[in-house]
Amino acid sequence: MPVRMKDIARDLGVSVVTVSKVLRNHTDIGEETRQRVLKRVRDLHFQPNLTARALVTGRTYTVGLVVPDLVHPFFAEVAKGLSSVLRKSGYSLIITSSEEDPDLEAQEIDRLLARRLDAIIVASAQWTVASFRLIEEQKTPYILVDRQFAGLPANFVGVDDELVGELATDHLIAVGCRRIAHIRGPEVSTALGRLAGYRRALARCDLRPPAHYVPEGMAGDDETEVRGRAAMQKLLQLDPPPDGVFCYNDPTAVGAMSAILAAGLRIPEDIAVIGCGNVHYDASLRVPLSSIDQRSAVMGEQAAKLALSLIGAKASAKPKSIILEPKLVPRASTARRP
Amino acid sequence: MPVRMKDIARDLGVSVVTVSKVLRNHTDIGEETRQRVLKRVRDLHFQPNLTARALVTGRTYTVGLVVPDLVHPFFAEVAKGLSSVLRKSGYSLIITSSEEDPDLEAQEIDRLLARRLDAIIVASAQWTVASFRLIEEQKTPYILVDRQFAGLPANFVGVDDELVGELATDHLIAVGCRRIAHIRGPEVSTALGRLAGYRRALARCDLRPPAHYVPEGMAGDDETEVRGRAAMQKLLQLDPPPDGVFCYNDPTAVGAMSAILAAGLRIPEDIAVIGCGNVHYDASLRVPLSSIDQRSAVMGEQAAKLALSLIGAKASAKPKSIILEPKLVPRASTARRP
DNA sequence: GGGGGTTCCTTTATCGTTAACGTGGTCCTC
DNA sequence: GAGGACCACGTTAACGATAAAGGAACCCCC
Repeated sequence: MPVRMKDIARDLGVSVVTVSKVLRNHTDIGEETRQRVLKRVRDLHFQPNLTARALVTGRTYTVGLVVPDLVHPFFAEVAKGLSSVLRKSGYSLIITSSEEDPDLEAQEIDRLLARRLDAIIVASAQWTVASFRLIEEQKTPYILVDRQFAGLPANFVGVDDELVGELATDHLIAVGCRRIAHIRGPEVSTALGRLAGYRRALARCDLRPPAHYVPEGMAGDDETEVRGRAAMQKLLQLDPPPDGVFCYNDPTAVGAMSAILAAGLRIPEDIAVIGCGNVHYDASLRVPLSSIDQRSAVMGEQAAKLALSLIGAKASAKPKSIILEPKLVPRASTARRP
Repeated sequence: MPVRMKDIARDLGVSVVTVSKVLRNHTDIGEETRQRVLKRVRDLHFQPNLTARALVTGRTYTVGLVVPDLVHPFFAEVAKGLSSVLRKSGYSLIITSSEEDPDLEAQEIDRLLARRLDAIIVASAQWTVASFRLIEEQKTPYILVDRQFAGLPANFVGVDDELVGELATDHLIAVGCRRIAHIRGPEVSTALGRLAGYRRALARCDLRPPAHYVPEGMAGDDETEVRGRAAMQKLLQLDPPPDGVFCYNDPTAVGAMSAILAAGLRIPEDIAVIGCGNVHYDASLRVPLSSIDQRSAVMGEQAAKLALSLIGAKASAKPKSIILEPKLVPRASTARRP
């Protein structure tokens, strides 16, 4: 049984409140009493029961994070950034994975709400905003990261995804590609934004690829690498095949590259490939992968800071959007053609 | 303000306890009352305040996980396995990273204890067992994963690390290597076990490599990839250089491979490389990396199951060890020499 | 018709902590 | 020496739920 304030109070012949005040650095406690309490606290290694404290203060000092996939390095890095900032303010982080399943995500959000967390941070895999209405009802501050929703005025931290698409596509153009395909992601804001950026970059240069250069129907529940491989195989059968591919994210690009190499083609000589995410193993791949850096760690840190400020604030002020600038990281997979 | 049982009770003209009992499926509530309560609960989307419940029941339905590095795919997969099992039993997971820093880890464990979690799972980066004595004092069940401590009888889930070392080394021998080096990890049980396995396998075959085939002093705070590269550079200067290297883990192996390739040597023709972890991108690397699978997801799942059983149990029974069997996954980096 | 069971709900106490307010001292001041 | 301003603490009542025990109403049965 852990020690309670009551025990310390009894031992020292003071009231529980005195102990409580010492622990919270109230100034209206005499120095001698303070020291006696602190000594006892140290000796017994006492720690106040945070669940009890949470009940009366309404603050749990806990933030929730919902990601589609814990193992995806991008989300892992976001989590790391979040965690490192929150830790310094005494917060803990509950992390749950939705496994890219909207229903599961809604369920997990419900559970987090029941825990009365101080804030919830979501990289959503949902189609609807129902869950977020629920969060709003409870008046729990929440922040979307990475993916946002049109028409949902919410706090958001992410990159400019259209710019991601443009940067990647412009880069492919710059290294000499002319038949540029795009392996797109699911129907979420990030994928749609990158697709839009891809189209805009092409339009600006008057490169109009045939529609099937963006293969559809690749959603499914497969892992992204598998999807990337399948989509690339489709692209390889086209005539003419593309000479450059911008992939929705790095796992997809890894899949695409394996399809290209398996077909006996060379990267980047036959087909250049660029992804997005700049995950840390990109440089060690069979062909080091060019990518667009999404600033994952910064994203986590910014989200944490925003969360802390929201927790402090009284009213729900106007939602804030923090848009980070993506950065091109060229590697061998798009090395300029000879 | 979220709805409370009190509100529902008032609306329906019953007592709070009645509502509470309905929600916990007690049988001594009439069907009609039950339905009225349930309807109201649904309509208001009521969820009991888990912090309040935790205070009185002493159960938080929360488990803590401390890992040295969230971004390391191995720990991410362990976390995923844990999370998926715990979710089904209504538990949430607080994940914290120690950043491989023993002091930080001790501090994080303290914080988790203050939260009165139902169980704590630790992949420890510590040198001493002081933190674990503290956990024991609070009578919180805890489980070590991956890394254990000699002389600390604790619940443990991990692989047989000596066997890891043997499997890897035997494999290198089997593909024809004779001068086998080992890039070791820090002074933790996993690294020591793998080193011991390496030595045992060599001894069995009467291959006695010179001492400097296991470079020392590579600890430091660098990232594992950097360490792997540095260690490999040292090995390459030896005369004769090794023709096979067993690396403590996959990130280390990635670093080692980059050093080998940078030196203009071929993998596996000049030097074969094997790692440990079998992280999911191994197959996509410059040279697909042979590895020893550590069963990371299974490790997480088993740890979760063990945790659940410990939470249910009254007394602290004898600590249980679950040792998983590692598995060789050969790839190109050790493809048999021509 | 009284003892004994059910059935269904209420009352009361409690969990460990904090917030709001109260209360004796002491010292100063006019 | 009455009034006020501190100081250093204590009392009491929450917070939102659960546990344990208590009772009212009804039925059954000899």
